[in-house]
Amino acid sequence: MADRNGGSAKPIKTALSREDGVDLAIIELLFFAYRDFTSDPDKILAEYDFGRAHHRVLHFVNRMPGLTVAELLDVLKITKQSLARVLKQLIDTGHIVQAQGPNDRRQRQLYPSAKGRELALALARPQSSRIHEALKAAAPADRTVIEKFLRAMVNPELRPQIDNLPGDSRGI
Amino acid sequence: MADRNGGSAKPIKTALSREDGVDLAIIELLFFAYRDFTSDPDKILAEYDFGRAHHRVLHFVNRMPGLTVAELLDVLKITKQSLARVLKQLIDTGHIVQAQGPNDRRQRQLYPSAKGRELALALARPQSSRIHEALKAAAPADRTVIEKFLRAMVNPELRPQIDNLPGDSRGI
DNA sequence: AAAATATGTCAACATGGCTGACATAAATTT
DNA sequence: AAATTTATGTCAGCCATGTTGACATATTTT
Repeated sequence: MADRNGGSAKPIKTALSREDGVDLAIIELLFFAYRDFTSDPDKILAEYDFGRAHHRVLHFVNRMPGLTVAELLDVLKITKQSLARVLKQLIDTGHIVQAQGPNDRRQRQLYPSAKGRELALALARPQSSRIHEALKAAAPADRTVIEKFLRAMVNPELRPQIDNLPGDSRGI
Repeated sequence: MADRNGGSAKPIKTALSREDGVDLAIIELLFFAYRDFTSDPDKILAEYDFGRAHHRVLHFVNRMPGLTVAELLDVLKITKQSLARVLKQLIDTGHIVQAQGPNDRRQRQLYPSAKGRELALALARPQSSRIHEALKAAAPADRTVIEKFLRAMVNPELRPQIDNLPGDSRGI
């Protein structure tokens, strides 16, 4: 009678499906899509003994050259101790260079070197190709739909941060 | 003259932008969207001392009740040693139950218990709500566009696996 | 002069991947 | 019937990347 946890509870044989009022289709598509999306740069990174954490740092330093350590932490939402490990390696290998803040000399501004810019591009290219392939079947207007959806999936308070990244039409 | 790595290379001050022929907009949107998308269940999982790995296992056992260990490994693309750790905990806590394979008695078929089904639903609900919110501004036809795009982002050889999941219109 | 801020660093810990090696039971092949 | 292959489990150790807490230094602000 006692429903002990160790005891074997009754197995449910019916599959969880959309009747349960949950958007399983898009939940799973996001999982599989993101997994494969990140697998492209992972292969390149392995050659450099870098990981996904290095990729993120390198990417945003390339996108916002001169950003401070505090600003980078705010974008990545990780602790400074986590950042320190990978940032040090990127600096030691000459992919990122530091400069003292012009107004506040406590700050460290981060810039990519030519080498760092090249690697960031090499990492972005296969991801971009995958996106380009995925959009081939889509109408031109569909891109807007997809961008709007993905932006709406982000926590509202973080959307301005995305909009302020340079170079594409979102921020304009 | 020597361009030693330790030496400070010249900083690049211009931002990487779409002129570089790379789809930075969608690359970044996927990063931010996925990060926030996974943060919803993470909060619930922490109460159970579970992590994202438990979530994935629990999800697919609920979606494909009776699947074998080998089939689960093929969906998740992890090693059996990685799976073993989290699967054992889910069995010990009574979220998943095992049954001997009916034809091949070496196999272990995995089923959710009522408890496991409830937790899977509780984890899916906030993700589903986020998706629902994000689709509010979209036209009904836009859902198809988004699903097609995400499906096309998945490696081609894995798409049949997604299509064969039960309960939604993709597989039909 | 004192307090707050930006950054760096040391130490310890958790999660969730990985590889390699080996054990068992059951099915398949010879 | 014996040998081999297969499905699963398990032990041990390694690595990457996140965490918390504590403390040091330089610089700016009050």
